[in-house]
Amino acid sequence: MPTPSLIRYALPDEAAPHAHTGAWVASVLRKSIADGQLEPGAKLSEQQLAEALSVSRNTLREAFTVLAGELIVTRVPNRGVFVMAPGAEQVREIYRVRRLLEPAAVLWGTRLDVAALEGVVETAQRAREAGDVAAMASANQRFHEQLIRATESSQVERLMTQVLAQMRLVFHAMRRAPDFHTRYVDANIALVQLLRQGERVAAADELRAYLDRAEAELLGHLEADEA
Amino acid sequence: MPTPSLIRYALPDEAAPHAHTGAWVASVLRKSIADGQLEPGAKLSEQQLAEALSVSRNTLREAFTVLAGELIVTRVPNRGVFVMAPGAEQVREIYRVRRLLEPAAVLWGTRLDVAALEGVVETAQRAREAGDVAAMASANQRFHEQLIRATESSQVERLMTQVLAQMRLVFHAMRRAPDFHTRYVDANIALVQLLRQGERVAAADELRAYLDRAEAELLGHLEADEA
DNA sequence: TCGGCGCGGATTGTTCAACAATTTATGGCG
DNA sequence: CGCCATAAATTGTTGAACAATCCGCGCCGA
Repeated sequence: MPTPSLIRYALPDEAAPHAHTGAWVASVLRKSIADGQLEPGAKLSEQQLAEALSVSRNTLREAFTVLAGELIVTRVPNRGVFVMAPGAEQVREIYRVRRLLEPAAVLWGTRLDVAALEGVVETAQRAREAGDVAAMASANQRFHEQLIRATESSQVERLMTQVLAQMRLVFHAMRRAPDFHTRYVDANIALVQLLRQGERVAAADELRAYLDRAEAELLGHLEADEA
Repeated sequence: MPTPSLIRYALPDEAAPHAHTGAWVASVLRKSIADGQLEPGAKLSEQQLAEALSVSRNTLREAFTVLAGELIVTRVPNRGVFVMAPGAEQVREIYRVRRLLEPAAVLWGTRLDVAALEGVVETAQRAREAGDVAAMASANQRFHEQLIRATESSQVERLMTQVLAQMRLVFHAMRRAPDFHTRYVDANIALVQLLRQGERVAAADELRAYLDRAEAELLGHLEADEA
């Protein structure tokens, strides 16, 4: 029988038995989805995946439960689990979360690391000069993660991580994805500028406007894409 | 063999087979923990619980995975799962989340339902007059849930629900729990007053101060309790 | 008496195989 | 060409089995 193709990851050769293989499977799937190897809407067959990953169906199901909790995957009763295919409504939901969390972190964060933000922004600038879109996307994500880190709350960080994973799905779902990241490098620079001066209120307001623009632009392209 | 005692819930008599029993088990455990029938630190034995709930160990494990994701339960590898026993650090974590989410909802919430808040506050007042502490605790929780509802974000609401569940664990963990809720009724009334006047900034500031006080008080009692 | 030491029982982690319930595909029939 | 019944495939759940790990308990030596 031919290999189920989709995933050809390192099998648990020297895998520690009797350690959380469920979590391991979840992380493998998470990465496969983030990298776009599993497209939005794709069905995750229990038999195929269990065989491809060399785990039992039961263990695979445990991983599914985790990913469903992160909204990376959708569970349809008696039909199976599918990679989340975000629509306009989910984009709005994502930005509702971001518009709440990020400005709040900027306003009230107790450990706002401006130096780290500057480092990320510089990386993004170099990536833009080199024309490396993937690196810019990555830097942009790290930028917003860094903002949230100011809250020092693991639960808030976890939510933000999940939301950013959903964002990646949105990008993957767009057929002909234009380059969103290029034009947001300058916005991030402006934000860092304000934060360096301690202008938290202005930074929070700017960030909210920034997120509004990004949402509108994304929604525009998404609706044009669906038609 | 005698019933494993701890839980004597409605067994799935007419339970719909082939529907999410894992989720059902999770909800039963969630309620048992919230009601205090399962004390913080208690061990959840797989055999006992599986038998008590008439589900297989595999299904029970799925429920455990869900509850662990909600931080209601702690999983210790090869040792079992235990009802979360919150310490001082977790209390601080809870308030880091609340101090971020709630003021942000007040400041930027798009559907702030002042009328609903007034209703909740009135219920709390009547409960206070009647000396019904449980009703006051419940009303207080509904008050803060209602605040978060202004965000219109299901993911933010879910996080807040989880954090409030953790709060209940904190109360259960305190041996001789003094009545925290009584003195916060007036604070909620003051908040509603501000919100009715549209004073969002003042309300957010007041709310942050309120949460700081509550955290400090809780931490004080917790540390006195541990000694 | 007391502090390791090791052994056996209990519990968790994981797999396998089976069956019920449900969805999906198939194919014929009007 | 559409529609319904039947078969095949897939999911939901269970029970049992086995490996790995932890826990308690008695033994031994100092």
